[in-house]
Amino acid sequence: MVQISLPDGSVRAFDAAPTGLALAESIGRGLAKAAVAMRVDGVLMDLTRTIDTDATVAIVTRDQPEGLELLRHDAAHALAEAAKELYPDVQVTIGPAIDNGFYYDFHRATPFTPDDLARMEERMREIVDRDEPIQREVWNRDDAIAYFQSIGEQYKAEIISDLPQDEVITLYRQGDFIDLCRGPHLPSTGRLGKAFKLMKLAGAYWRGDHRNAQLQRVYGTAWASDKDLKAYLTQLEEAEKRDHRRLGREMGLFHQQEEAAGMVFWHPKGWRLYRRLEAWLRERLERESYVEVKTPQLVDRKLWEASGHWEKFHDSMYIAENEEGLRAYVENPKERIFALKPMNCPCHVQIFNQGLKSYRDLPMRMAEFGSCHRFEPGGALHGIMRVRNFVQDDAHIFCTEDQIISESKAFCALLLGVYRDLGFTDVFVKLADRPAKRHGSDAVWDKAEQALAAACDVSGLPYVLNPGEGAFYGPKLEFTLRDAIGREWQCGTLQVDFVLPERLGAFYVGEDGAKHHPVMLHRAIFGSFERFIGILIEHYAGRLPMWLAPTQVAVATIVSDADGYAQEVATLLRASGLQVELDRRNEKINYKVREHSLAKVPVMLVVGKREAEERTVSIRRLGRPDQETMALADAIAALVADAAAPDGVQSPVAAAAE
RNA sequence: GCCGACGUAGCUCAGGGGUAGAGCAACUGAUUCGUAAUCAGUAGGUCCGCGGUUCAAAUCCGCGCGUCGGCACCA
Repeated sequence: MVQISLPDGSVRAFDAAPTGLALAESIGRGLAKAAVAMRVDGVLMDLTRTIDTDATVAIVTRDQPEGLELLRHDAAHALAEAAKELYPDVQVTIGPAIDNGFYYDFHRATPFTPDDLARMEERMREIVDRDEPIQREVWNRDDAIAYFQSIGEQYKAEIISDLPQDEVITLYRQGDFIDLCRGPHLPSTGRLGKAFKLMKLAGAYWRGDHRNAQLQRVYGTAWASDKDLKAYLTQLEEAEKRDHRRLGREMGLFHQQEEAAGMVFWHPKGWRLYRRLEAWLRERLERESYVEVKTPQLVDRKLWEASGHWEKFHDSMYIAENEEGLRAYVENPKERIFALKPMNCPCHVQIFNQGLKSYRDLPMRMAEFGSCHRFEPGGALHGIMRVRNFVQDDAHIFCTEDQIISESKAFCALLLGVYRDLGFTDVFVKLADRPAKRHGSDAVWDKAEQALAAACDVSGLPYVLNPGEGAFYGPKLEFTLRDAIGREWQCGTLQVDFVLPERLGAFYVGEDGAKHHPVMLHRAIFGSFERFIGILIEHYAGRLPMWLAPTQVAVATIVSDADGYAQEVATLLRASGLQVELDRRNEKINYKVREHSLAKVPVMLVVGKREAEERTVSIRRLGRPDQETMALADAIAALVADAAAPDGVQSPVAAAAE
């Protein structure tokens, strides 16, 4: 007799140990149909296994998150089976479930083509129709290795060899295909359903290491139902519509071209957006007692050697000299050569080092909107998000060890306020702590890590540990925000640095009259302006908040009789500080409304004969079908108020009140 | 950097060894119209670059550059 407790608290008794399938059947047909696996006393298992002892069991269904994950994993297996059937020369490697789907990495001498993708997907559907039972088998380790070697599956044999000695080796068999897998799996391939689609081909390195063989990765998406699949594909189309490269062109913000790969040509409208954002952030920094500096683009290699960057990154640094100097450098690499700065910190230390600093000067918060060049590998470039020339909203806080906590707290507050004002409220943090190879004593690391953790706590920021991922010079916080369609972007950073000040000879005179090295906090909120603006564009799908919109108001006439008045309206708006486009073209109002809507102009003022006579305007806001007619003076006042940048002033006051 | 795909008018794309195509945009003209496309006409090209095959190359082949999707990288 086996007693099984269910999640609703009820208990069912069975004479003989039932399988998960039988249990599900006994509860209900609908549940049995949707079942993909079960949890027995918390352990995920195949439905085909029997429940031998009294236990608490929950049936996992295909629409639950973990059920969906299993489904995707099964889709990967079906893909592998299809690939093996169609192309006997492939070797299978790994095929996990991922967000929205799955992939499988294959080894094969000849590359797959898009046609192969279609064939494999077709074969997967046949495998589902065959409804092959999926059977779990426990194998002896050496037998398993020998077996996979015998069928030419070297990668599988290697995976098993590397599994811990005490690991139970399970293989899953479906049709003629047998694969190493931890499981669990569906009872049969028919349960997978057909809500999947193979999406793309890509290269991927074996075990993620570029020194290893390159495999062919096939990506697919898989869902519990056709409806979900369709919704996902629609969502992809929507994401494509907010692609910053597309919107950048459509809205006339910037362009990029071959002659300056990885760099940005900002057009007037894009540059206006950039400048507004910069000016706004600058004001925020000044309020927090940052001082702004500007440092050289070209700096002698000596400085980069001293900072340690040359040794580690000289491959991706641009060097510069005149022709004669370059020739001399090529002949003798010891010749003097300049490099375009890949970052600002060494230069900031140079400024700090001018004149004697006292502990009374600390903390010193030195900011720079520093233009940096890095020779990023060609395959890494991506619109304006990953470029070779970018501007960091960089700052370095020179402080004492005792000031790390308060400075970190203040920075978190500043960062959160900036994000919030830009429409990002969903922020989380990773705390990357000490790596194996590091500088500085454990006591100092303790202090720094604690300071960063404390800063998160006080700021109400949840953080997850990113163990061992800190820089060799200190721990760091990595700030990640979630955009309107749920994508995550790591933007901000706060890094504690015990090393650079020492390497570059920075010191201050302490209360004790002795010289001490300051701690440097490297911090950024946007990370890079280029990338952050890309994120903003995609977050808002181009419909930027009014204060950032490159064109804030379009004044459009209905008839040419209103031209004079429209001109006057535009002039008054401009005098009030708004960015205005005047559209007096001989076009129908429908046409103009459509055009300015597509251009994502937040406000349209439509003026016809009536408005001109009454000195009013008809206001139409982007994305809304209705209009409102208002006296001109009232409208201007309202629009000016709408266009005000968030000033964040209320936040410290509110914080003080709390 | 690696794997794969792609590069034709301002944009989106068709064509695939023998005279370069469409829609939208642009320009010209007509139309003066009330909130997401008025009509007609005109003009527009180093088919990414270089080399090769061929009587003939946008088309086939090679190399390069760039873009896209991944992978690796990201101080």
